[in-house]
Amino acid sequence: MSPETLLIAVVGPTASGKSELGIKLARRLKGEIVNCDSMQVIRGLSVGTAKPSREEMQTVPHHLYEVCSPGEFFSAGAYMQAARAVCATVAERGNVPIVVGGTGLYLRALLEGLFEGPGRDEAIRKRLRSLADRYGVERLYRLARHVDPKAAERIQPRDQVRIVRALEVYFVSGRPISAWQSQPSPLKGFKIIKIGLGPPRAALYDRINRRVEAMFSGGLLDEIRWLLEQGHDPASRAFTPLGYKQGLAFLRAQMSFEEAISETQTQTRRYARRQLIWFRKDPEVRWLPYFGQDPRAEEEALNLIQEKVGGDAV
RNA sequence: GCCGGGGUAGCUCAGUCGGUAGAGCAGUGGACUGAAAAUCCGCGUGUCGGCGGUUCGAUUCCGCCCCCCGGCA
Repeated sequence: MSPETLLIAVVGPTASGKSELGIKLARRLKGEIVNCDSMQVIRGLSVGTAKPSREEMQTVPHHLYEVCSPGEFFSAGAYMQAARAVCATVAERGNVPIVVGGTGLYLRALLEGLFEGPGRDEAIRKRLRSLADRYGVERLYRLARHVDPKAAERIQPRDQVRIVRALEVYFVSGRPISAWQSQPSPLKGFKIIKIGLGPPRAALYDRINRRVEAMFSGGLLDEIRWLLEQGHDPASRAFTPLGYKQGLAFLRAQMSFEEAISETQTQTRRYARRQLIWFRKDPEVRWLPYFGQDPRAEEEALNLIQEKVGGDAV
């Protein structure tokens, strides 16, 4: 492979048309799509996670969709490994990896790397969780503050996810998480361009609302029934993507169809907002104020790419 | 038409024994290093339905009017 292969990342909030733009770019640039969405990695959950359709996946190669089963734990670390491997093989083929997805942490893990400390440890998490259940999150936070005051300072006292992680690192490695952090290993060998899709907020929300409705009448409920048949617990990770819990509540007559839809719409809008907040902070993202379906998105993205590579690749 | 109940933040409502008002939701800003579609934190001025009256002062009391929801016709 050439010293610096191009790598394109298409980011943005949910429903902004990242997948569509990714495919268009892939066709123009001999690209292959690399998923960067923490929910689209899950096998069988397609409607509810807005996975690209089978037809779309056939037009250009798609990687890292359907790689873990519902209920199984995936992680930023697992993603980093898998995605780096895929990007390398795509580049070896002489093609351009086009990383598409809205999971900011995964993109960071892929491009910037994670600190080299220990990964997830189920046994320790289980113990920490039971501690939290018995004595409350506050108790865990006090423990974290005791073993690692520096890290605790940057964690909200009720933020159980981060408290558990900090304690996990400490108990597994014997070193506080604050001693590990800021030692990432960035991805090397790629010339990276990040393209962000940022259509007007009102239009985006409108589209989210319509997409959720379409999911509820377009197969989401079947996927939920399938999950139940497979024996997945409603409290498990399989029901994490937005809409699955709400759809289940409807199937169990705990919520009306309209309520289930409107709650999912609300949650999805908030999710989109959080994604925007995350990506906005990244100064490398070049923003386009369109949906990915808009022809101008493709056109201007190609311009940005050309600018980046110096005009010889497009 | 009559009798009740109600009109206060985008929505649902609380409240002010007269000193221009506050919750939840929505929205919005932010944090984020192996759960990330997760998890957590911050942000509340609006002719208090309209017009008059009483009062130093009215969203609050009084009168009239308008609108909504029940019930009776």
